[in-house]
Amino acid sequence: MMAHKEPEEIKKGELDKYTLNLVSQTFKTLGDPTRIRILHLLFQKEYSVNTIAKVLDLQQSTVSHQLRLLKNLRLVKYRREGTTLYYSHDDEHVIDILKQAIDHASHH
Amino acid sequence: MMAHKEPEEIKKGELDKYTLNLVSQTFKTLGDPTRIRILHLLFQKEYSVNTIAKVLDLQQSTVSHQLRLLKNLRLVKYRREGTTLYYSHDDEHVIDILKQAIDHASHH
DNA sequence: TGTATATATTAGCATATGTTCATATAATAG
DNA sequence: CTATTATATGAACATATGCTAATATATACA
Repeated sequence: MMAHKEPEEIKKGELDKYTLNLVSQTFKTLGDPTRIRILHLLFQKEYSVNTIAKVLDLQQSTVSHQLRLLKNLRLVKYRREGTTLYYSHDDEHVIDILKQAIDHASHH
Repeated sequence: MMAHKEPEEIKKGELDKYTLNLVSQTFKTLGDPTRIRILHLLFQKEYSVNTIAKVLDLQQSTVSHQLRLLKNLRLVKYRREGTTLYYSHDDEHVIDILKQAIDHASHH
């Protein structure tokens, strides 16, 4: 339950900094409608940047910016084919958590 | 998987607005270190506002503000005893998701 | 080389967010 | 009532965030 315990200052049962940062950053990244829509689109299969933009009615720049955030957190990866980059999800666990949340929220 | 489908404009497999808002708002709320620390503290049992502030080394005002956010999203509830309010978590599913994320993140 | 297409990047702006300080409210004891 | 304790609230501030417009980069191809 608690790993990476450098002998720093860890209070009774408190989360260590590393875990706290990673968890909050991950949730913060999931806490935006645009990024959720992108990840939701990538549930089934990979999509190019332009296709994502068209399907979700977003600007190419917007999609690119958000994909960079998602890529920094290793939530998506990409594959190149010519000038086209095909993005797909890259963290089964986070995707699973997102699916749970969507499922929970959509049941009213 | 998709409920509350008012016959509005729902594209192929896209999330409806209600679900999208609820999910993103929930994740956004979980995306802050202070709120995670508070919720993590409430994993086991209820705590008063002042106790939370002392244990987590936060100002009373900060804790109160964040608890209000959490309460608005029904993530916590409280019980009054005199002038003291004892807060506890109020959404098993979200707590479970938070636990999963912490567990996943702490395993390095 | 030059052109076309796909994507990335930078800067700017408006809005959102989290904390602090000061103050207000609520409940209890005397 | 007054005083005390616990909590909530409002304003102000600094910082973070997300989008857009413009531009840059990269790959492919003639």
